[in-house]
Amino acid sequence: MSTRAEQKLKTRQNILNAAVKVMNEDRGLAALSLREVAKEAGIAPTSFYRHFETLEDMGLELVKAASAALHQIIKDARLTQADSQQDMVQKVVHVTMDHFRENGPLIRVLAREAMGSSRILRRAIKKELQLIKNEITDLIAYESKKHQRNITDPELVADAILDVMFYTCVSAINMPYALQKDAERRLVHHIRAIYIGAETMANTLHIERQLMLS
Amino acid sequence: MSTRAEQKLKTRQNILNAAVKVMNEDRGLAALSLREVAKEAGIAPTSFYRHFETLEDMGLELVKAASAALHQIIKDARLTQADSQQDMVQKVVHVTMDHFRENGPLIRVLAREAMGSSRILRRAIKKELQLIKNEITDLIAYESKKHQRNITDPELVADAILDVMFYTCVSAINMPYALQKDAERRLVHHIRAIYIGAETMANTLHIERQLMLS
DNA sequence: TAATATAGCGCACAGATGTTAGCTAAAATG
DNA sequence: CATTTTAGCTAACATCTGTGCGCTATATTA
Repeated sequence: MSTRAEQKLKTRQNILNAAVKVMNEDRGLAALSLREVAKEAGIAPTSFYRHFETLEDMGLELVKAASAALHQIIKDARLTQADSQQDMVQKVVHVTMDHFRENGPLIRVLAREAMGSSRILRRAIKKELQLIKNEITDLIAYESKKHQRNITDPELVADAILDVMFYTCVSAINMPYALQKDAERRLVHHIRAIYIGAETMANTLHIERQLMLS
Repeated sequence: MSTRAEQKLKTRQNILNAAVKVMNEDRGLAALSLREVAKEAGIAPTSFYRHFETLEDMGLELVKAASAALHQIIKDARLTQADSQQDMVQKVVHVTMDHFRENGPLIRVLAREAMGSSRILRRAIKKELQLIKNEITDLIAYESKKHQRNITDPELVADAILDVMFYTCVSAINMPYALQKDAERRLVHHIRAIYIGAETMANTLHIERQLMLS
């Protein structure tokens, strides 16, 4: 029974939680103080080094955690089904915003550091978001085939949707409830526009090709 | 002849330039040191106070400058005309990315601080972007009327376009040229999708209304 | 020309920061 | 049970931070 490793994991998690907490009180990773994180985590400043080599190192761990949360969202989105009340887009958006609210602090860190100070972190985040994009691409391709809709370039659609969902949701989690609902409504509209636009473009292209052949 | 006021304005500008320079070497405003800015501007640390009360105060000035750059972009977009080589969207996107490249450092600061540490700055930036959005809304309404296209809700379209242009351009200005061109291509596609999507939705709604009335 | 205002400077202080070195209790290991 | 490993601590350092105080040169003003 490794009481020791257990405890180590626990304080490690304490450090990560502390960092997220402090960073959500208006700080980027670069403006973070090792001492403050340590204090918040309830350990001595020097003990931090028993777990991470540097703050940036710890930041990478946070990115990993946030990324896991995003992957979970997609997992849930896959299970989503349209019903009589709401169509697919509405439901997926709703599910997503719920997740964002739930993991708000963590994802906010991701969003902040995506344009933040550390080149290494930016790279890491970009890489993670690329993975997410691939998953969304698959999802869109699968769904559009399933419903026999014509999306010629699901990757472009996925790209657009990821961008817009990510930034809208991140900025929405600071808002009061009413404004959040409004953001959600606009987000649904936006995504639908992307979707329909891509489809219409695909069809137009299709018709153009037919005309050229005839 | 106010040699004095002139000089003051000059060092003030030096400070702002210094701040932008330092911030583009991987720092948020919060991670900025007054002393370093002063050194970069070529003045003593304490002289900073002759121009700004605090770093945040200076940040607000930077936001103002960046905002002016954005307004200039829209002014140029208004003058843009489609030609035989490129359609309107392509040209506007191109013009915009040029501007972003030109004012890259300044706009990057805006983008970073939009999710940055200072609540006051975030507010200010949000407000400026709102003004930009209004201008885009007008532009779209005007253009769609001029070309007799059917956009029921230009504000929603403007909203979507601003978001996607802003974040795409900001992330693009770090990229090598080839990738920038790719980003530009995707951006054009994305905006076109939004546009066509909104139009298609408007027409569908129109048809639905007609059906309901008949 | 005499008086005033001010942009700039150096000095100094108190506090915060990252990091090293060395100690200790207690868990893990043999 | 004896030994080793290690997560945690305190003390201490050199460095950097914002900022207050008082001086000076010089442009402006009366």
